[in-house]
Amino acid sequence: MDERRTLPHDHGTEMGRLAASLPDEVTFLKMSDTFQLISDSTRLKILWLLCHSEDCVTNIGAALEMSPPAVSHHLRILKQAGLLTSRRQGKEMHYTLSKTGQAKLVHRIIDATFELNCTEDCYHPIFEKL
Amino acid sequence: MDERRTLPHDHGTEMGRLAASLPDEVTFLKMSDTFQLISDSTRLKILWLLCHSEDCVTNIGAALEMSPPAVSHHLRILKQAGLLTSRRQGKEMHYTLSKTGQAKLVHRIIDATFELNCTEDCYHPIFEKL
DNA sequence: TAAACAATTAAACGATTATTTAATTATTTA
DNA sequence: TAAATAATTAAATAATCGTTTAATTGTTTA
Repeated sequence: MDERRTLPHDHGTEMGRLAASLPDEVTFLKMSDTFQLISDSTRLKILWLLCHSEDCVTNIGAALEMSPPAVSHHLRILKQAGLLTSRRQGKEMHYTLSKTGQAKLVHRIIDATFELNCTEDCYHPIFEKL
Repeated sequence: MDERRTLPHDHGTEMGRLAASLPDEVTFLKMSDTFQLISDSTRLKILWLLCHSEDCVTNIGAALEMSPPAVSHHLRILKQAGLLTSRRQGKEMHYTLSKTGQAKLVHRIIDATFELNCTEDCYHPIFEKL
């Protein structure tokens, strides 16, 4: 049996075949949720820092010139998503990147994205590095 | 002269050096804006389809079981961002992926992300493919 | 135990966003 | 030219989101 649902128009494209083999809803939601985590510039900065270091909320806030509640808010989002882990060190809470596959994916994307400093046309050279 | 601004706490991490070499605001905004485009599951589906085909709004809507205005809304966002191009074909408007570096970056990320069907642990194998 | 420091939580606010319904514009064809 | 098809736009709604201020919790130290 042919899974293909015929589309309203036939333009001789691959669209019909593609539509029939579209990944399921849950997969798209998982992936878009992951991308949503790095769609905020503050979170991207936090991840850029924590991909290569571990530190406390105060230092992260100082590095980004942001208030403790604002930093804490994003750390919470990233931790709840499984991208960060935290450990208490005295009065401080130290955060760093998780070691999960999802975290590694994000790490890799960030590394590839920022390897060049993205001044002029910030996208093409980045793409080459991916 | 040392660009490093001393952080409130010293935990012997790389954080101080990282903070001093943080890419500028505009770079982070450009990149987070790009990720924002693929942070919505509907747009991710549209891009998944248009990375490998070109077709009209009606067919895209049929493939995703979405209303024409909803599809049009997202096509407009993606086109305005430079990720899609369109050409009129009679009554229809055909969309496909742009050939810019930014579009290629997104294409590459999507390809790498969806190469495996992401059932069990959908992240690790994807990462390997990047 | 009291004070100081670190971090989180709660409430409030403004801003953005995705979808729906209805109306409108553009193009083709009968 | 009138009707039909395709796509966009507009207005409205509901939902989400990021930041701020203020209050609270947790930990250490004087």
